[in-house]
Parts: sequence; structure tokens; C-alpha cells
Amino acid sequence: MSTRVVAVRADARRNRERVLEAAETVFAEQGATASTEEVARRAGVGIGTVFRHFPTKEALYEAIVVRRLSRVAEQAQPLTASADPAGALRDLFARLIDEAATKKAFADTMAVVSLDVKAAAPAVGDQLRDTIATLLDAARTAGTVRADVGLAEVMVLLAGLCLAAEHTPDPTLRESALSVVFAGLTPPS
Amino acid sequence: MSTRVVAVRADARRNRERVLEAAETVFAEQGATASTEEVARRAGVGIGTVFRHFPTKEALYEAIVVRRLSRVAEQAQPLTASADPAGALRDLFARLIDEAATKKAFADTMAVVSLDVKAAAPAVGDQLRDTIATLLDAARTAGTVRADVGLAEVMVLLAGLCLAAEHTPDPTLRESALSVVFAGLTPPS
Amino acid sequence: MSTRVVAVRADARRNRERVLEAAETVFAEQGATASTEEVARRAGVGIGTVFRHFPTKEALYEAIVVRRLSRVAEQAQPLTASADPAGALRDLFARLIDEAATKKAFADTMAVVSLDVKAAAPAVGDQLRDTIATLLDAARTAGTVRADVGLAEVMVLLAGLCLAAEHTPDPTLRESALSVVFAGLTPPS
Amino acid sequence: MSTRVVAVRADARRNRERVLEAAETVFAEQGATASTEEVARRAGVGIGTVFRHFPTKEALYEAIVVRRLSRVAEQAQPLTASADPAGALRDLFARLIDEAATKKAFADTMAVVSLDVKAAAPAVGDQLRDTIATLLDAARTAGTVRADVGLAEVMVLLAGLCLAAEHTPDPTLRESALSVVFAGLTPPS
DNA sequence: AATGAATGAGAATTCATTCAT
DNA sequence: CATGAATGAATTCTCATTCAT
Repeated sequence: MSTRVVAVRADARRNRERVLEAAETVFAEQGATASTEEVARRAGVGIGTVFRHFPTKEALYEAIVVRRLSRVAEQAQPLTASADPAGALRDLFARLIDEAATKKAFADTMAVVSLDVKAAAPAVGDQLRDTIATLLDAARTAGTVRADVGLAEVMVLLAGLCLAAEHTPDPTLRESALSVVFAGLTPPS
Repeated sequence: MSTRVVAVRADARRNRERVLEAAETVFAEQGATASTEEVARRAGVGIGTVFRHFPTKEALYEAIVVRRLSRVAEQAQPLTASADPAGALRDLFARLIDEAATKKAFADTMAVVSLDVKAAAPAVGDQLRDTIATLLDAARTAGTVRADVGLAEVMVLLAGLCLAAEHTPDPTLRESALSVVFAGLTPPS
Repeated sequence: MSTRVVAVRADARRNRERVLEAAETVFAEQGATASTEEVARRAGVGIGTVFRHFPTKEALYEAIVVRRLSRVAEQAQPLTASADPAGALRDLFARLIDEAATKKAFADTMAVVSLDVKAAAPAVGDQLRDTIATLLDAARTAGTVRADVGLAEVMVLLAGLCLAAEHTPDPTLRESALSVVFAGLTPPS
Repeated sequence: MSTRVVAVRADARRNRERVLEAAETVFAEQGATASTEEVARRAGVGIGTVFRHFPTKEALYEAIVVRRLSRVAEQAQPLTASADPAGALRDLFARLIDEAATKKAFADTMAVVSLDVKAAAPAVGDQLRDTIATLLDAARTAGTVRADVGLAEVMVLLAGLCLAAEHTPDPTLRESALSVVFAGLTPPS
């Protein structure tokens, strides 16, 4: 009996996953204004199924945001152990910028997390923010980032780079812009 | 008869202007998703009039982009005479950033000009780009901006700062971010 | 020019009238749950037209309610001049009951007016209520209706008869029920 | 094996009962438009279970009607032994009216029984109708109700009072309306 | 040329009903 | 039998665009 129950749930979870996967793709391609119907089509499910799992279009979108952030935060955390915190920070930024360049609406996600702190579901982006804060602190302590730069402006810069990346297909250019920003973060010799 | 025709055209031109004015306001307030009906209402004209002058909502939006750019470029050009090109560049950026923070969809305008060069009506943003290019060249020559920084990445940075500004109500924070970028543009001592 | 303007309005008014007419029919046949699409179809207009004239389904429904009440109230008012107020009252009730028996949702309209006084748009049903109140007063004064019966209970009885009529296709039966009620309103000899 | 089957049936019957109980409550609160899902939730069963026992929402609704009627009829029957049949009839009406005022969709139940005789499952409301008929006959014989009043119009009046009661929160008013009706049923002195 | 009414293709959301587990 | 996930038709409402006046 418990197996049967688990089986049902596994099925539902699989469908939920398919919906999320489809939503991820669709939102990456068309942005947040993509229709729920399109998501359902891509997922190969009825539209009712989408709404069963996510009672609102916004709920679905938020789920994608959370998902993206979780992944990003997960991948970011190991960086805190880095011996070169400034370099780690830059690597992290580069990764996020590339993702923003590829996936529509990812930049918006970053902007929300970076800037509209209270708006987002609380604690959703906290993990990423914390990682960045840790790296920043370490870098300042190590003297590889200027002491007079705060987390807030770093987040603004990150958001800006991500948002600009959405319109910047050339990776070299994105890298150059990032270089300028990090040059600005580096203490004058 | 010719007078009548001229009169009509003057009328039409005035209407076109009113529509643009209204669109500017409405898009600044509500972003590009504002309805065309709302624009017509604000302009005090029928919706048919809006579509007569701009056959598509997108055409109207582009017209606003062009308009904003023209104004900005106009105000920017005098700066090319500045004795301190780097300082002038920074002032210009600050002005644009503040505008982006205040007017919705202005940041997108900047992004279009800065990044999707070919997408926009050709030569639309060229004037502004040229001004920035001139300032940048002068600053590099004067040694107040690093020689290895190109126009393209500067435009990316400008777009990024404007886009981030849209979500950053605190002017101090916007200023701080700008400072970092300009520190990054300054040649190492 | 004024003629042109008037012409447009006349056209719109005609369409509005067609929508109202269709809505009247459709609601009479299917009740208040009939779809707006069906109303549009019957009116021979696009669904957008219906929503242009009545921004909400509820607004459309209310318009029908108001319309029905206005007509009824208009027809009722002359009765106040009757030499036989009790008889006039009974005639009025009979008319309303018959309408309720024929038109779905009319009974609900009557119920709203009779009972949920404040809920309905204020003053919508007031005219009818006033007419009934006048007739009732006159009848009580004339001694043809019991002095201890108030307007409130008369309205309850009217609503009840209308609501029951909706399910009572036999007119003789409706008439019999009305007779009992009026016998109850008549003072004991 | 037979025991197991019996056990299953007992389980099923219990579930059926729980569904009915929940439906009773839900329909009383929200009317017939309440969703089947809500009924299932209240019953603490899956929605599939609801549809297993009642193949259609309408079937479920009818079952509730039947159920309410059975109870009412059961409670009513003892009244036939009353020495004062007219008084008993009035008591019965008062009880039904109060129930209609409290429980949404009960008035509709009454209307169905009173008026759409053939529509309902045959013989469903017959018991109540029979009780009322018996009381009416007795009262007519006793001379406490007019001889020229038939069962049909009494049912119409009952339905009307119940339907009106649904919108009449004031019990005094409901009582007053009932008084008028019974005055109308009483033979002229 | 201006007007604004008409249009109808979506979009989000709900819910009765079916069916795989 | 029970479960509840899946389905998709239906509904309300919006908005860019067209067209009669």
C-alpha cells in the first residue's frame, strides 16, 4: 500500500518536474510573458496539470526563479572555500552573466534577488547573497578588493552586468565589461 | 486650397506630437506594456488617431525610443567641448542613469541603443554613440581613461548601469556603482 | 459635424440596445449563468462589443435587472391613481408573477428588489417599492387591506410568489396561490 | 471471503455517508454551485470516491435533496396525529421555512418537491406531500382551513415562503409572511 | 483626417469527469 | 475500491488592430 502511494506521488512528481523543465525552457526562450498554454504544450501535459501544480502563472514563474537560484547558489557555495576570494567572485559573476546571456528572464531573476530584496520570497536569494557577501568580505580582508566597496553596490553591478548580458551576444564583450568592473573593485596599487 | 491642406497637416503634426508626449509619459509610468488605449486617452485623441500616425504599437514605442535618444543626444553633444572628457563622460552617465531610474522603459531604450545597434532604426542612436565615442577617445588621449578599453564595453557598462538603476531607488547606491565602474575605467597610477 | 457625431452614437446605442435585447432573452431562457459569449452570439456582435458596453458580466446582468425594473415600475405607476388600491395591488402582483413565470431570473430580480434592499444599486427598485407602498397605504386606509400588515411582509410575499412562479407553469395554480395571499391580506369581515 | 466483501461494502457505505454529510454541509453553506472537490475535501476522501458513489454532480445533489426530504418527512409524519391539523400544518411550515432560511439550497429542495413533482426521483417527496395532504384534509374537514383550497396551491405557497426565506434573515418577518398566508387559508368567519 | 466602436484572437483560471496506479 | 492526478472544454476579460461613419 505504501508503495502504491509512493508510486502515485512519484508519477505526480515526475509530471511536476516535466512542467518545471518545460517552463524553464519556455521562459528562457520567450521570457516571463510566455503563455501557460505553451508551457503545457512543451511539457506534453494538459493545461489543467500545470495549474494543478502551480495554482497561478506567477506561482509557476516564482518556482522557476527559486529553482534557478537554488541551482546557482548550490554551485556557488563551494567557492567560499577558495584561497582566492576575489577570483572566485569573478568566476561566479562570469558564470551568472553567461547564464543571463543565454536564458531570458534569468537576468530579471538576478535583478530581483540583487535589488528587490524584500519583494522576492524571503530567503530565496539569501543563500546566493550570503555566498557573495562571504567572498566579498574575504576579498576585502585579503586586500584584493577595495575596502570601501559594500555588498549593496556589488549586487547592483552584478545585476547590471546580467541585465546587459541579456542583450550582449558576444561573450568577449561581456568578459571585457566584467573586467572593467573588477578593475574598479581592485584596490589602487 | 493649399492653405487648407497645410492647415490639416499642421493639425496632424500637432496630434502626432500630442500622441508622442502622452506615450512618453505613459511608457515612463507603466513601461512598454501600457495599453495603446491609455496612450490615446492621455493624448486626448481617439485610438484611431494613434494608429494612423503609428501603424503598430511597436512603431509607437520605437518612435519614443528615437525621441528620447534625440533629446539625450542633443543635451550630450555640448559635452564634447569639455576640457575634462572623462569627467564629462561620467556626468553624462550619471544623467542617463538617473533618467533610467525615474522613467520606466528608459533603461530599455538605452539598452537598445547601446547593444542592439542594428535592431533600432539605423543611425538613431548613432549621435549619442558618437558623442560617447568622442569623449572616450579624448579621455584615452588625455590619459584619464585606460587605453585598452573600447567603446563597445563602455556601452555595455552604460546599459548595465541603466538597467540596474531601474530597480535601484537609492541614488547613493547608483552613484556608488557608477564610481566603481569609473574606477575601473581609470588607468592604474 | 454634429450630425456625424450623433450618427456614431446612434450606431453605438443601437448596438448597445441589441446587446441588451439579446441579454434579456438569453437570461430569460437560461438564467443568470448564461455565458457572455452566448449573449454576443444572439446579439450578432463580437464578444468584445459586449464587454465594451458592459465592462463586466455582472454589469451586464445588472443592466438587465435595472431595465426590467424600470419597465415594470413604469407600468405600475399609473395604478396609484386607481380607485381600488387593493385590486390594483393584486393586478400588479399578478403581472409580476406572470413575468417571473416566463422569464428566468426575473424572480431573482424581484427577490433582490424586495428583500436585499441595500444590495441592489440604490434607488433602482425604489420606484416599484414606492408604488407598492402607496397602493398598500391607500388600501389600508380604504379598509380593503388589513391595517396590521406592513410593507416588508408584503414584499416578502411578493418575492415568494414570484420565486415559486418560476417553477409553476400552470397559470391557474399561480392565480390560486395569489388568491390565498390576498385573502390573507383582506381584513376579516 | 464473504466477510471481506461485507467489510468492503461496509467501508463503502460509510464513505458514501461521509460524502453525503459533507455535501449536505457544503451545499448548505455555498449552494449548489459549490465544487465537487470541496465536497471531497470536507468528506476527507478523494474526489474519485465521490464520483464512484455519485456518477454525476447532479446525482450527488439529488441525493442530498432526497436525504433532506426523508428527514423532513420523517419528522413531519407524527404531526398527522395532531388534534389541531391546521396548527400542525403551520408548525410544519414554520419549521421548513426556518430551515430554508438557514441552509442554502434547501429552499430549492422544497421547490423541487413542491412543484417539479415529476422531475425529482419519483416518490421522493411523496411522503412529505402525503403528510401535508393529510393535514390539509383534516384541517378542511375540521373547518380550520377553507374547503376551496387545494393541495397544489398550498405547495406553491410553501415553496414560495421557503424561497423568499432564503433572502429574509429576519425571523419575525418570515413569521409575519407566514401569518398572512395562514390567514388566507382560514375560512372567513 | 479623426473618431471610437467593433472585432476576435489569446490569456489565465476553474471544474466536472476520467483513468492510471 | 480508493485515490488524486490529468484532462480539456468553458468562461471571463484584455488589447492590438481594423473600419464604418
